[in-house]
Amino acid sequence: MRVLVAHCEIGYAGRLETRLAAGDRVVLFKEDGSVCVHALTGAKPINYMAGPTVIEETEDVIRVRRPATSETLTILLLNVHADTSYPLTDDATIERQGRELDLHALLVRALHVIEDGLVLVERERPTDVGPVDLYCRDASGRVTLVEVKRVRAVAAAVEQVIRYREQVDLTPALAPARAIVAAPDFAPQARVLAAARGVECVVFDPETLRGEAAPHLTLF
Amino acid sequence: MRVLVAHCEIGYAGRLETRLAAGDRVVLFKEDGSVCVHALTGAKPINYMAGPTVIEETEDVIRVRRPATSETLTILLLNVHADTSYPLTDDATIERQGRELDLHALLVRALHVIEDGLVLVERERPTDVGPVDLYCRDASGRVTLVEVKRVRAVAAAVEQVIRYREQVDLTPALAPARAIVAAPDFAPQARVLAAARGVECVVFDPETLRGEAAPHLTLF
DNA sequence: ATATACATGTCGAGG
DNA sequence: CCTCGACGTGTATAT
Repeated sequence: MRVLVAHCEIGYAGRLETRLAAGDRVVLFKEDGSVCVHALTGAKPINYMAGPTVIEETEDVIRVRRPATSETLTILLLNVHADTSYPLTDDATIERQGRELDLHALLVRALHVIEDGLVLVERERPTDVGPVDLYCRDASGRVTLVEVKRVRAVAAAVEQVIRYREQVDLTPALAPARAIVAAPDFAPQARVLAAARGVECVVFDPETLRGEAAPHLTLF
Repeated sequence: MRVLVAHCEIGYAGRLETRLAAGDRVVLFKEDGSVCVHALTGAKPINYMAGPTVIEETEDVIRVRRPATSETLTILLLNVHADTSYPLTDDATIERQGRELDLHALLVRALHVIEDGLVLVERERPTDVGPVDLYCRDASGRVTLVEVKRVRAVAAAVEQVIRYREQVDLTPALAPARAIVAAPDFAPQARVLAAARGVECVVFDPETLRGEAAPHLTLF
C-alpha cells in the first residue's frame, strides 16, 4: 500500500470524463492495482479506479490504465508532501448483519405485525416482472402480496408491488389480489400513490419487530 | 487530514452492523468530520462515516459518532504503523462530462435519432411527480414525453415515464400523451413492461450520437 | 428540511 | 455469464 499526499491535478477518462484542477489530495495505490483519490471532504473517493491496472510513472505524472475497460486516470504532480509505501497484511473479511433478507426472516416470524390471520405461502416468489417478497393469503384466503422495505418506502416501491399484483391478477383464479407495502416509514407521494391504486401501507418498527420475532429472547 | 496506518479491528453500528477482525488498514480522518477505512484491496472504503462526527480517542480506541443518525464506528488499535496529520488546502471542484444531462444536450441536437419530426418543447419540464427529461411534440402535434437513460434502462425507468404520462394525461387538452424511453440498451423486464403499458423503447448509440449532434466536427 | 433522481454507482444472488 | 434488485447506498438539485 502506497500513500501519496500531494498537490496535484487529476484527470479521468472512461465511462465519463472528469477533470479536477490543482489542489491537495491523498492518493492510495493498493497491491491489487486499485487506486483511489481522496479530496479533503466527503466519505467517498473523488476519483478511483478498480484493479487490475498498469501504472506508468515519471517525475511529475502518474498515469493509471485499466486495460479491461480502456479507462485512464492521470495524476499531474505539482508538489509531493509525502509518499510512503507500507508492507501491510490483512486476512480478515467483513461481517454484516441486519440486511433486508434478515428483515424478511423476522417479518415471516411475526406476520401478525402486518395483519392478523396472514399466512405465508412463499418468500421471494418469482413472477414475470420480478420476485414478490412475501406471497401470502389473508384470513379470508385472498392472495396478498407484501413488498418489504428496510428503509422509507418511496413511490417506486408502491409501483413495484402494483406490477406484481397486475401479474397475479392475470390468473383469474387468484384475482383480485391484495397488495401491501410494509416499511418503517413512507414518503408522502408513496402514500398518495398507494391510496390511488388501492395498495395498503403498513408501518412497522424494526426494533419492535426484533422483539416480536424472538419473544423468548426478551423475557430475561 | 489525518492519515492513520494501523493494525486494528473495526466495528460499525448504525443502519446495520459490521465487524472486521484484526488486520492492517489505512484510515483517513478529514476536516469535515468524515472518516473512511481502506482495506488492502478494493477501490472503495470498506467502512466509512459521513461528517459531521464527534471523535473520542484513547490510547488504543478511536470511537467516531455521528449524532445525526446515532451511528458509531469503533477502531480498536493494536499496532500503529504511522499516524500523520497534514495541513492541506483544495479549492477545486470536479468537472464531469458525459452525465445524463450532457446526453440530453446531445439528443436535443439530434432528435431525429429518436424519431423524425419530433420537436422539443422543454427540457427537464417539471411535473408534480418529477421532471420530464424531454417534453416534445411529435410530427402530428401530440405531446411526447421522452425519458433518457445513459446506461441500460430497467423497469423503473419505464415506470418513471408512465408516471409522467399519467400526470400529463390529467390535462384533457394534452391527452393522450405518448411516452418514450431512450437508452443504449434495455433490460428484458423493461421491454415487457413498456410493451404492456404502451411505452415505446428507442435504442441509440451514444458514440453515433456524438457524431450526429456535431456533424461538422467529423468532416475533417 | 424534504423529496426526487443520478451514479464511473458497486455488490451479490440466482438462473 | 447475464439479469436483477439491494445498498450503511452517496450526492446533487429543486421545492
